[in-house]
Amino acid sequence: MHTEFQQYLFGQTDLPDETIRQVCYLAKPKVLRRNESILGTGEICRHKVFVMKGLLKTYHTTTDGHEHILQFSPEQSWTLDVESYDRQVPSRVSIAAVERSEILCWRKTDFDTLLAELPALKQFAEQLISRNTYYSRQRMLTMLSGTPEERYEDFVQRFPGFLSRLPLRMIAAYLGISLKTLTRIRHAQYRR
Amino acid sequence: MHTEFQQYLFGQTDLPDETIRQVCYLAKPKVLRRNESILGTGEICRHKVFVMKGLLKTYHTTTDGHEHILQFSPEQSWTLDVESYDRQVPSRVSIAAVERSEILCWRKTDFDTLLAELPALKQFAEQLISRNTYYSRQRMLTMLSGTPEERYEDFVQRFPGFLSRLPLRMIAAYLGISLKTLTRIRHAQYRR
DNA sequence: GCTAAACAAGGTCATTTGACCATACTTTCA
DNA sequence: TGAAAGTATGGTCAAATGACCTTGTTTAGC
Repeated sequence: MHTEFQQYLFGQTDLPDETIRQVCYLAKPKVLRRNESILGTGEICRHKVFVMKGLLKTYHTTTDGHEHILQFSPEQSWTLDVESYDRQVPSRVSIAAVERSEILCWRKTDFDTLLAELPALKQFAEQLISRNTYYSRQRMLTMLSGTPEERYEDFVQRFPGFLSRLPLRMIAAYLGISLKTLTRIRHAQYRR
Repeated sequence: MHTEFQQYLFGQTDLPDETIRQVCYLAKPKVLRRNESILGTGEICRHKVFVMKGLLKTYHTTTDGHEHILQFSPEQSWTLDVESYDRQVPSRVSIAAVERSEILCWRKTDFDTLLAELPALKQFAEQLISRNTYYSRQRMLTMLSGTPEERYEDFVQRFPGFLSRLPLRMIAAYLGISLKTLTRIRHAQYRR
């Protein structure tokens, strides 16, 4: 059961099989339809989520209806709203499936127990946090210094697989540009 | 000695006096002149830094000479290039003093030892990482969804003290807008 | 398989933004 | 104190960008 996750942990950590089974045991699988939400603005993020198949987005919708995307979470990655999860306060972002997805959920209390009991898991979690920090910084730098075209190029290079799975308007919402600007960039590149 | 730092730890953590002294013991104080650098692009970040007095900036300069600021670090805060420090690889950013500053430096090996020996310190460090993550997300969201004026307003509200200590061009470099745009915003607000 | 919704792309136009230049003022430090 | 560097502001202009609308195409889900 949860083969994708077991393989993931096996490949990424040194955890013994027995421990991996222990982690799996507390996970609840769930299937999400396209556009189905797992966390809405104002709700409290009560679960840690691992994506086995599919693609999720973490986003925020402004009062005038514009959507802005903070993160895409493809298969073999984790997602949650950190602030809401850690402090159990209402979330300012939403999380939903971009396409049909299969996920695993852990209740916070359960996962906290696992982290406390399994130093190797804790260490792995810290690694993930670090990587996340590095990428956030890099993305901020790109936002500050790159033109829309450079940001798009960076996105394509960094996430080659996403281009074909995401509607362009979501890529625009991730890059912080309008759909119009994105199509202009693509048109200009096509002509080269 | 290092009174500012002792008071900081005393106020922010439950560490006993003896432990605080232990942490202080390994710190090397340093005075930075205005514009003096403590980390240049390509160098390896070998120290963890606490700012007792003054103000530092973490920034990147693009090939065409534009400066982009990732972070300001005022008194009572920490600074380093995470990626370079953690993995001891060349840094892609620089850190320098905006104004005359007094800092404390710990060698990475020394601080790692402290973290390993003092669970309470480790826990505090994790708290700082969390806060940093929350703010990064928030800032990214503001970058994605806010107009330059909204970003400026947000900055002023969040860091009221910085306005008078920083040249406007650095604020522009932090907000990702040109100095021209920033002065336009301020001019418009002044007329209201 | 069909229908309704979602989507990409193009046109037009007003607005925003940045690049470049000049100027006046302020700060630094020798 | 005085020269030099740094700084804020303004003018002008071209380019980039977004808002709004239309059209043709694709996709999802019954």
